[in-house]
Amino acid sequence: MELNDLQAQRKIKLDRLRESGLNPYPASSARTHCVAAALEQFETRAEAGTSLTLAGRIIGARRVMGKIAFAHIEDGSGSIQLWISRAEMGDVLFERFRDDIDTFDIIEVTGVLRRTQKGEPSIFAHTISVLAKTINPPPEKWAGLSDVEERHRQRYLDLIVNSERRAIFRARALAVSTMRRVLDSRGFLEVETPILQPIYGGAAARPFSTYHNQLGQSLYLRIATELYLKRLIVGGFPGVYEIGKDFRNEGVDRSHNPEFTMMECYQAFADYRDMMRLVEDMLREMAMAVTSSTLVPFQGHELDFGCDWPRIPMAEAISTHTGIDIAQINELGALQSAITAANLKVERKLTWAKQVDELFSEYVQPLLIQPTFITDYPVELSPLAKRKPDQPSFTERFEAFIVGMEIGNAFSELNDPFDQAQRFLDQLKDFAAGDTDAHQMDADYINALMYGMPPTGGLGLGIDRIVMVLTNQPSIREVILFPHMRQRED
RNA sequence: GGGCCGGUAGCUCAGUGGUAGAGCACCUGACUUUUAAUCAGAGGGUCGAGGGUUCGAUCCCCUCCCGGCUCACCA
Repeated sequence: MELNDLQAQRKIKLDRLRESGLNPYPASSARTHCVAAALEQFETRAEAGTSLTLAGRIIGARRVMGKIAFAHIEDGSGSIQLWISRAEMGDVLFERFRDDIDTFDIIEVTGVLRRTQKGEPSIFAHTISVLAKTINPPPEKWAGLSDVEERHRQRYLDLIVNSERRAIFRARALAVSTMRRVLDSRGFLEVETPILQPIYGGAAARPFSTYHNQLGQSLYLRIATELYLKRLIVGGFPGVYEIGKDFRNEGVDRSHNPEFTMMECYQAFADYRDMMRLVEDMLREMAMAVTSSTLVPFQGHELDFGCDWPRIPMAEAISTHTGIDIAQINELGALQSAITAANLKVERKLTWAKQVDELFSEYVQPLLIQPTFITDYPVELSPLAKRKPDQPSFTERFEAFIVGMEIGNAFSELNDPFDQAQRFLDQLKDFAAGDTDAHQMDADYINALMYGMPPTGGLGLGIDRIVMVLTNQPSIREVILFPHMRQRED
């Protein structure tokens, strides 16, 4: 292990501690209180003068004078000033603090609570010991660690130094627990389904591949939980959900990480309208839990989760923003002519449905700032959704958008096994034609549908993106503890 | 993948075709109420990597690596 100068300095101190017969990494701590508890009980304990033991990391500067010294320690619950006097501690302990204990070391302090002359609540120590000697030095005192790459690669350091970062991940946990509470209270059963799957499905995406050595079998990391969860609805559970990672072998950017956290839930005897109400209720509760308000600031916008979300059929949204009525123009050539006639600049696609989607992505989606449902997607784009009874080329489906990001996708689940089989066959044709995101045939899923699945509403929500919105973070990497980073050569 | 921007001390950043700079941190010394402690002094560099041009490259050119923004892709 090669050490730089600053690390070597600290190693010398570590060796000195050992030479004094001390263990710089003892097995346990004799802490009696967390800092928050000590501060809560400060006045009564200070008056009584009873001793207590606190432990934590030294943060900020140590202020060491000839016979007195100050520092702050932090333990995850709060921070408190440490106050040391040579007269009180004796030369040995005082000089150990001065010479062998550094900022960022994790230490244990026994003493009494007392205010300084300036009035700051402090622990006036009579003994001090090291719980964990640190080798790496802290970043700059004021600018801290700001390099984005280093913050993500060394998240542990980011969390130590930038306390607001810890608040974001607490908010994330709160958002997820709120989601879980809403689902549990409505009778959904939390389940776990395979991440390693012989056939991937449930979304349009490219998978990661892996291999099981003993079975000699190719496996995929799941891109969605959908098809397994619906098998459980067939199996008789009235409602199920799963919160877990999905994996998609696609580009990485501000709103995409190769692995991301998805919540999917399915409710028997419900449909996509029920799912819309569920989304509205869930996001309202999550916003309240995280921000204590239904009005959430995001990058200069104020998002309103307090009211029902607009429900706009996709055809209407496209018509409004481009003047093109896809309900009337239902053939690729005519659609592309209309696009040209309207002087719209979109990439040409190979099918009518994909051209519609392109038009939507380009001219509608970026405008969907406030929470909005876009409904009734073309059946070709929705191989797992039930057709609209009055409009069979469109489906009972919606996607949920906030600040131009898709945060959710839901539909009335297709339960006609013959229609489903035909949709899979159509997807296979797309795949053969070069659509790398097309679905695979899942014969076992068809077999499950042939045992009968009740009318079912299904929903998927992208948790990372929702957390971005609720915590006002512009990049998905800021809400993922360890976002994917390209490997460094070093 | 394309375009733009960046990578210099542990951290945050300046900088120049001619011996590499600052602040903080660290080290030594002084200091009995600090909280950006103060004062005095010292040390610390593969200037992302490789190649080229040049008498001489951290600087100019080329290639590559890593990141940020953006476009494309990913409905």
